Amino acid sequence: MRFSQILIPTTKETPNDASLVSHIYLIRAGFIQGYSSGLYNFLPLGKIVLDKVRAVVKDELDKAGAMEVSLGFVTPSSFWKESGRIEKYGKELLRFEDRHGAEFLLSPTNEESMVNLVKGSVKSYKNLPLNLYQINLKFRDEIRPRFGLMRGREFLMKDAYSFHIDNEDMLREFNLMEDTYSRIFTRLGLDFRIVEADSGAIGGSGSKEFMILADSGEDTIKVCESCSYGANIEVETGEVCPKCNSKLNETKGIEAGHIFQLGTQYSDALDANFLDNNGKAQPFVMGTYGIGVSRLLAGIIEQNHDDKGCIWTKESTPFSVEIIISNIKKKEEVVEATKLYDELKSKGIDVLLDDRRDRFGAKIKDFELIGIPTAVVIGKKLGDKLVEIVDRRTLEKTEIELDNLLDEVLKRV
RNA sequence: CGGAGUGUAGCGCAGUCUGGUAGCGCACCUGGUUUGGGACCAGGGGGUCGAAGGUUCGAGUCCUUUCACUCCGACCA
Repeated sequence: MRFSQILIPTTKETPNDASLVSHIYLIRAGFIQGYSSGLYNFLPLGKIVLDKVRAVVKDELDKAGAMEVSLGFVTPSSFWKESGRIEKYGKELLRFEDRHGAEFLLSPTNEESMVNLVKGSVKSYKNLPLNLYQINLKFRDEIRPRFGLMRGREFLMKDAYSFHIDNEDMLREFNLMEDTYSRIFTRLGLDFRIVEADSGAIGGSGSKEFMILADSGEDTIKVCESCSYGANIEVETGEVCPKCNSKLNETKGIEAGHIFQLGTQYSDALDANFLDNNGKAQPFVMGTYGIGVSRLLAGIIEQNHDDKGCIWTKESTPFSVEIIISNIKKKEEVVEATKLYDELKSKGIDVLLDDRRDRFGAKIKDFELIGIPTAVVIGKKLGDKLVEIVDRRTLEKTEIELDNLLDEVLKRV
């Protein structure tokens, strides 16, 4: 895409209400725009990144055999009365009435809705196991929204629910989801730990959290210095690893994923049964698995930034390459940049062409702020058939002969 | 919800104590000169100061009420 045609309102000023680096940079680089407490608009760049992250999540879940559905955002309160959670969730639920006085709420999570969906369509053990997920908006009327996308009131979440004939099969799926989540977080370039956790308001027996390691994290976790064991501080009170007896160190993490072994609490409460191979009614044994997709964006930036701006990882970046035309009035620069732009696009590479009338300084600053991994600068040495490639993470500049340019760029994306 | 603070142009701020009818930087528009690290010169547009009420000849400034937002704490993907 051409920079001149996208809305990317970058700014030099730090917004006064942002303190967290991810919050500051996502706003300054024109990814998001806040408009009320805990509510954000995604601008074009933000929407592209959101879609990229979402695509990785979807790809891995689909590969694991889960199926995407889409449940309504607006849920009848009766679902929540039946499960008994309407009391437990309390004021975090945003409730309202329709014109007839019927009560509804905006879903903060969808166990009830999903159980109702399955209850109405699955009657036999022959249809099990089943893992259904969706990636859509959730609303939680947080006591205190803060930190930009980290703790918004409206946020994008992937929530999956699995249904099984027994506990053993649910455990198999739980482990599969743990592996799947690990692949997702790894693909997104995140440094994370899986920790034993408390199940909180969702309920259930065993649960594990996926923690993005970051000093700004709101959770304190204990991680083993020699094996992969980790636990939330609420769960682990010891000083040594229960797995290998090594020392446990405290560190901060951002909870970006949480998987639960639910058992039958929702199927019991909502009277959701299937017929087993003896023709006998049994409650579904369930698991539930969440990923904070919009929170992941914040987490990626918390882990990948410097004092100049964002540094997107390969699978999260809005564009793989940015081409900077140093001086838009130099026709040869425009011609050469456009040629490369077309070639890369024809190879299916996401490329951003900075064709604005600004000077070089403004363009390179925006490149650093936005954080696309690689830039090609078509500039003053073009007469000598030389252009420059800039690596965003190291800020290293490499001069490249024009003839080798395409190969060199392809090597980097 | 408890504590602290802030609302003045799109953004960042000054002006409020010591009332006299709104200012700076960035951004934006026009013209010109520039073009490798957020250019320069000239000209220009935009706000009645969160809202409501009150005091006063006169309120951004004083008083009352109210709303919103932010930060710290308990809660969460």
